[in-house]
Amino acid sequence: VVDVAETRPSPRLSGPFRPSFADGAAALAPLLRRLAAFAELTPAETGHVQGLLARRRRWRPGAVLLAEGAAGAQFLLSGWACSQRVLSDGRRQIFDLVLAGEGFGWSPFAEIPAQQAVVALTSVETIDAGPLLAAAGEGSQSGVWRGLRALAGEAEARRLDHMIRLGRLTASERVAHFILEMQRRTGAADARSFPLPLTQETMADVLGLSVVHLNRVLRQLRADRLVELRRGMALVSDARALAAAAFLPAVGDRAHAFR
Amino acid sequence: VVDVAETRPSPRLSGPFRPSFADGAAALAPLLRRLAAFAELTPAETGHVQGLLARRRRWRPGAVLLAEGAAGAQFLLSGWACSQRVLSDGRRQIFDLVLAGEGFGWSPFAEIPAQQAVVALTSVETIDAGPLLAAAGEGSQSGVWRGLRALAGEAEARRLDHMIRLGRLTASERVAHFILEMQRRTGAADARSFPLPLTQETMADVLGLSVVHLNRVLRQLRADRLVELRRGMALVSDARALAAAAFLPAVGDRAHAFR
DNA sequence: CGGTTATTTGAAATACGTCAATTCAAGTGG
DNA sequence: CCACTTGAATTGACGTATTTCAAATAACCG
Repeated sequence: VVDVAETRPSPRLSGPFRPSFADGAAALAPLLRRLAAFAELTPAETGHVQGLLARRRRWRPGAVLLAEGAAGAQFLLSGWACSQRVLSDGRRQIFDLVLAGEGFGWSPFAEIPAQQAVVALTSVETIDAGPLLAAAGEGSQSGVWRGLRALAGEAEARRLDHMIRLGRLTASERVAHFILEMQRRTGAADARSFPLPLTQETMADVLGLSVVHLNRVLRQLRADRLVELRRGMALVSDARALAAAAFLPAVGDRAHAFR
Repeated sequence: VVDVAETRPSPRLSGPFRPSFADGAAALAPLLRRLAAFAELTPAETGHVQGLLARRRRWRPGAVLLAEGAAGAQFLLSGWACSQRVLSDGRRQIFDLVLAGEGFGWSPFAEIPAQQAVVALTSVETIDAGPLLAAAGEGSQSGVWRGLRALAGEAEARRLDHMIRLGRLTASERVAHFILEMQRRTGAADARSFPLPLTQETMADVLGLSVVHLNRVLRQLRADRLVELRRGMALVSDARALAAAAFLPAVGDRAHAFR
């Protein structure tokens, strides 16, 4: 398998999104923020993370950060990536997106490497997470470990939502639901606009739709003044209506759960 | 929320499947087999598992074994269950099936309880896995722990397959793919027939299809002499053709993964 | 500016869902 | 053993959501 990342011209990604490639410690900010969201990190732990900077790598859009079946824990310092699988006839399903500060290639179940490739959607920077995991592995109550488990738990929860979307939501519900999920994930829960540097083809492969149909759904949402995607940014005009369109209220354990 | 399990008449499940409610140690056989598949268990560990028998419970079809958002690790000793979520308008998506010997309500990410309910599809027996997890928790290299991690890893892999099915496979591909997965899981990889005590409504909710359409797909598969579902049993007539219909060859990391 | 990749639109085909009824299989109580 | 009941499976007719194919336009890049 040839690494297309190095030879291909970088796909155009509409919008103002340009990874900043911040220098030094600043590049770690997203990662540290996420790790510390669940448990305070000790100075020693923070130091450990900073030690990873030596292993920083840059990749162009389309680069395969992790081949399917391969192991190798990494963190995404900047940019956007996705985990996916491609069928032999070209159909592609994207399982999840990877945002700056999140990890991949790591699973609490080391026994079985995940059958999913991780691919860069924009220019990205990664660092090897191996040393950190090794160091944190001893005390499984360490702050780093708790942060990682929490991140993995969030990913797990997202996967369930994703299955609902793919299996039981209509196209427009899927789109609305996905945009709201991205709004939350980018930390723009209250902002009217946030970065979403994905091509429609990528979004279609997330949502299990054809590009053409996705485009029509987006047009409709725009016409209804719910949300607008332009040049890599999402503009949420009517968050309440968008949530309604997403059929958000997933109700648990109802009495007629089984019938 | 009322526990419908105790009041409802048990739904009829076509087919010869009747959980046997084996007595004593025999009931643990499926569980022990799965745990030991990845790492030999010490006599002490086996003893621990046998100690769980005291906490055995029986449930009728439809019983909610685990409410959405609740925690509480359990093993399924016999019968079939599923993890699912139900939307407020009644749409249901089944995330995974739970077979005898498998666990649920447990996750390596204790931080976040999974937003999925677990519901009995047949009469089932469960045992509380809490004591075992507590005991095994100390040495994370213990055989029990490795077995559990492997089971969780398998579930993880199934979820990815499931997302592919829901997002990118056609209805008949989904059905064929699902039946083959069940053939493997029931340990009947080579057998022409194996138990599959699911109503078409359940299967439809697994595969994200309507019951009516699922029924038509099954008719077609039967007409093509690929597979037949009758009275809770699946009869695979042509495994090779069925695999072809399932579009099984999921190819990893292809060069055009991104374009 | 030319070349390339994304987005957008239209028209036609198809896959899938809904509604409504019928048949079938398996208890259950007399 | 037999109506009777109930849930599941099956079928037909029809509507709609979504895909496919093909082409045009628009955005971006060097």
